[in-house]
Amino acid sequence: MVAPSDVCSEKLFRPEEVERAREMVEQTPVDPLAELFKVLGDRTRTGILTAISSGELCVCDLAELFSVTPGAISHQLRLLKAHRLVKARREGKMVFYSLDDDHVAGLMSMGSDHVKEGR
Amino acid sequence: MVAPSDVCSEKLFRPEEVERAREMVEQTPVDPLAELFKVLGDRTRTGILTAISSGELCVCDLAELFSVTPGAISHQLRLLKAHRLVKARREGKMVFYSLDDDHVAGLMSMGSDHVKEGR
DNA sequence: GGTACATTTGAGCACATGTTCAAATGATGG
DNA sequence: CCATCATTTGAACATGTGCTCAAATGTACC
Repeated sequence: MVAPSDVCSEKLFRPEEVERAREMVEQTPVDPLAELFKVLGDRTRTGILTAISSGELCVCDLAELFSVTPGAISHQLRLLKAHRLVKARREGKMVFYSLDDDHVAGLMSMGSDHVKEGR
Repeated sequence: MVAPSDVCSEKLFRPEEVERAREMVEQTPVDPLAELFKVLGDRTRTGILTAISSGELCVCDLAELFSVTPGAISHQLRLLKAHRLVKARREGKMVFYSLDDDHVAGLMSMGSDHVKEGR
């Protein structure tokens, strides 16, 4: 809990720019956006999205692929699904997951461009 | 440490699809990608990027804007800078930060579309 | 040099997060 | 109904993470 209304000395504080920025922040879904990126910000989840980008896979395929337990995969898939990044299709005992949204591939692709650009 | 080479029963294991997925994963910078998204996945950092998207701001402006200490902002800016998301410009005692890369705005925008699409 | 102020850095701490294991649920086929 | 297998769910735990505070660094101006 802080109320830093005097972080800078008053002379150097520029209210106009800060106010403009504040409006920018207010009309942007900052929290949901951070939530979304947080979901994407895990190697297992990024790996899952990459893996199923070329076709659906079931939970145990993914567990095998990333050397973790089915439980771990299931936990992550639940998160991904809650954020509408993947969708499930049941076939008998198995459940197949695939990408849910075109934005996902776009985000991954744009992110890849950024990290590759840094050499 | 797990070696789950037998997560599924052998009959239901489909080597071709998994192998295809594995190649997909291998030729994708999964870890750096996850790192990038992890950096974006925090409300303060997403807020900073949004705030400076309309023009540079100094550390104490940002601290004021988000009601945290300059120290906290500085820590986050260091992270953002390490991932080439922001760049710094010194002017006297103050340091102004602005977006470093066009990809950043693109990612934010695409992410916004996704979260807004969910109603 | 010395003071003032903005920023950075480091230590410490409260809290979130990803994993595993084990138990529960769902579905198929005797 | 019972057995089997895939998945899901819950509890527990080790590890990360983001914040604050305090000290250090950098810059300007006297």
